[in-house]
Amino acid sequence: MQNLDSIGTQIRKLREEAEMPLRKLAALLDIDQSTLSKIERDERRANTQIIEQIAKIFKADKEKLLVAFYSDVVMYEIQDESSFSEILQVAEAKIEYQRTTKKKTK
Amino acid sequence: MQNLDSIGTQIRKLREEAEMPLRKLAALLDIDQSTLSKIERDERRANTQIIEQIAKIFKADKEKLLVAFYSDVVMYEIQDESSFSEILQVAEAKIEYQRTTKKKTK
DNA sequence: TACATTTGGACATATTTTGTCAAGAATAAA
DNA sequence: TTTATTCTTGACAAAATATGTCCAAATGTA
Repeated sequence: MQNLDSIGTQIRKLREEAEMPLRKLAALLDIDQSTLSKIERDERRANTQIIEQIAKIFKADKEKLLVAFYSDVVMYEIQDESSFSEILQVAEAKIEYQRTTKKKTK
Repeated sequence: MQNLDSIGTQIRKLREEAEMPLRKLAALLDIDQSTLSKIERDERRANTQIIEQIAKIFKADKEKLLVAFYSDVVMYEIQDESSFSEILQVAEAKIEYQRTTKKKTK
């Protein structure tokens, strides 16, 4: 089953399992410890660069972390919409369509 | 079947079906005509306020337009991710979970 | 040509995000 | 308790994005 923990919670769990202080992980990531604290509590957005580094540091599955990250992003965008389920369906269809027609990124 | 046209394309179609010049619709929406031109070509984001007004002006289904709008937003966020399908699944599960536990918006 | 409509680009302003700091709160150790 | 360590909070400026506006260029139509 998929992990429904937020990206922040997942980062915190990885860090605590490794018994690494927040301050030290922040230093490895080259960000302020207050920023990392906020990321772990989902008060600030992480970004893909940070996630990639974290995957390396803790030898975690990068793809799974990215799924957690982006699903959070999507969730925040549409959580208050009653038609959220249809929105996701249509988004998926649009992306699939895009791929079959091989649109280039301008 | 769902309408996979972008929100911009849908707005343009509604306007053209009503044979209303862009300039006039822009005036009704109280935005610059160049802004509307960009929205119709998906060069600028629409917003929910504009969409609600358009639904009223053309007596269109507001919910369907919102689905088009938000699915575009979601698509742009994750279109380059190989795991897009899983991301959407997880996002849906997160939103559903949130609703069963009735989290309040702070 | 003349006229109406749409598009493109430049620019200023506004809003949002990000980075940084320092002090306060919480936790653990002595 | 006192001290040390860790984490959180809030304030602030700087950077990055988004938005609003103007107007000339392009396109289309009579």
